[in-house]
Amino acid sequence: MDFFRPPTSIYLQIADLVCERILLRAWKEGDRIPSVRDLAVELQVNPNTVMRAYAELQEKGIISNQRGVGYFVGPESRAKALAIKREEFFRAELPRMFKTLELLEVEWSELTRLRKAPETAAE
Amino acid sequence: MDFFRPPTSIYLQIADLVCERILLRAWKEGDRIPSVRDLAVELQVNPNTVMRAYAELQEKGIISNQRGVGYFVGPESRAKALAIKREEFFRAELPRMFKTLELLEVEWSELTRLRKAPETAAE
Amino acid sequence: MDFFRPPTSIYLQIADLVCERILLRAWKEGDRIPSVRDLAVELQVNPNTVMRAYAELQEKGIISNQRGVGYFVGPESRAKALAIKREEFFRAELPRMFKTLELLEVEWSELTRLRKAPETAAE
Amino acid sequence: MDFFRPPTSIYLQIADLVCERILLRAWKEGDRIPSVRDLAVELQVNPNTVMRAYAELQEKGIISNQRGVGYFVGPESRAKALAIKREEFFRAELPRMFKTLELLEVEWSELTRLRKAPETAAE
DNA sequence: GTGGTCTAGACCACC
DNA sequence: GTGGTCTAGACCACA
Repeated sequence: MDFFRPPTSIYLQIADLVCERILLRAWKEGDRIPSVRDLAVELQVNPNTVMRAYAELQEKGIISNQRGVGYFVGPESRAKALAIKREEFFRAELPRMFKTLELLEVEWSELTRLRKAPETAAE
Repeated sequence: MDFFRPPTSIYLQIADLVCERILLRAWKEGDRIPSVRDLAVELQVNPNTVMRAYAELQEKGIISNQRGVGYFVGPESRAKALAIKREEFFRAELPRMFKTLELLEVEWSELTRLRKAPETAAE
Repeated sequence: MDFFRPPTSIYLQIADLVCERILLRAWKEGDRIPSVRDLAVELQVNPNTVMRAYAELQEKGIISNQRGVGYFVGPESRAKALAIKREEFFRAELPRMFKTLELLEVEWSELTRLRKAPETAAE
Repeated sequence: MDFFRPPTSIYLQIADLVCERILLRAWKEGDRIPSVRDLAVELQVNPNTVMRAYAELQEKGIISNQRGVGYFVGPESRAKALAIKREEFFRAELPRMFKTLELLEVEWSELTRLRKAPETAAE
C-alpha cells in the first residue's frame, strides 16, 4: 500500500541490515563485523557502497573502527541502534500505518486481537 | 533485504493510486476516471503502463470499461477495493509490522496510546 | 615545524575552503555556492570529491541544499562554522603551537609585541 | 589552499625530526646520531632520503660528518638549530597563525589565559 | 590483509 | 541544469 514511495538507497539498506543484525543480537557488542570487501562480495555490491553504509553507522556511534583491523560493534551499540530506529519508526512509519488503517477502515480491536494470534508460541 | 529490487512495478503502483482515490471517495461510484492517455501524461509514464493498471483493476471488478467512452467507477467498487486491499494488508503488511514492533521492542500499549493522539510524538 | 603530520584529505581541504569563504563573508547567508560540478572543474578535482565535502558541511548544518537547484549558505551558517572551527583550533592547533613555542624557546612577550607590529593598518 | 601538495618533502621532514631531537636535548652536543642506514630502516624510507636530510643539516652546520665514523651533533648545534627554526617560525608559521586568529575571532587575551593553563579547554 | 581516499564515468530523479 | 547514487578500479597508510 505504498504509493510511489521511492526505494531507499542501497547503502542505507545495508546500514539497516547491519542494524537489524545488531538488534537481533546476531552481532554482539565487541564483535568484529565483516570487512568492507567481504560484505561487498557477499551482497554483490561495490565496496564503496558498503564503505558508505559503515561510515553512516560509525557517525551515529553504532559501529567503530580500528585502522587496518576492521569495524567493530561498539559498547552500547544495540541501545543506540534501538533508539535511532525507534525514533525513525515513530516519526515516519507509524503515521503512514495509521493512515493506511484509516483508509482501509481497520478497527484497532482487530489488530489487538490478531496481535497474539498468529504466533502464540513465539519467544 | 535484497538489493536492486524496484519496490513494486509501476503499473501496480498506479493501480494502487486509483484504489486510494476510490477509497478516499475522491472518485465516487459512477464517476468517469481519467482517460488512459490523460493519466499517462499526468504521471509521466507510458500509456501502456496505465492501460495495464486499468486492465488489472477491471479484472478485479473495481473499475469497468465502456468502449469508446472511458473507464468508470462501478457499483460496489469501493467495497471491492476495500476487501482486496484489506486482504493484502492483513496478509503482507501487518506481519511485517509485528516483526518490526518486536525488533524495536515497542509495547502495544504505546501504540494504543499514540493511536488517538498522533502528532504528539513520544520518545 | 610539523613532524610527519599527515596531509589532510582533499575533500576536507575543500570543506575548509568553503568554511573560510563563509567566515570571510565572501559567501553570505542565503547565497548559492558553486555547483558540485563547477567547483570540481575550478579545483581540478573529481565531482565526487566536492560532493563529499558538501555532504560533510551539510551534515554540520553549515550549508543546505535544494534538489535540482544547488547548495546554499544557510541561516546562522557563519556562526556555526565559527563555533566548529574554533573548537578545532583550541583542541588541536593551539596545543601544537604551544609545544612549538616551548621547543623554540619563544617568549610570550615576543608574540604579544609582534601581534600588533606587522600589520598595524589592518582592518 | 592548493591540492595534491605533499605537506613537505620527506627529506625535509626527516631533517626537522633530527632538529627536534636536538632541541629537546635528546641528542646532545658531541653525540653520534643514528647512521643513515639505521635511521632509514627505522623510518621505513630509502637511505638516500635520509642521506639528503643529513646533507641539508650538515650544510646548515647543525650536524657534522666524520668519514667512516658517522654523523655527530656539533658544538653550538642546538643554538644553530634554534636560530634557524625560530626564523622559519617567525617568517612562515606565525603570520599564518595570526591570520587564523583573526578569521576565528579569537581574542589575544583568551590565548594568554590558556597559555599557562592548558588542558583546561575552554569554549 | 584492513580501511580510506580519489578518479572516471555512468545513470537516475528533480526542476 | 542540479544533486544523488553506484560502479570499477586505482593507490595509499597502517598493521
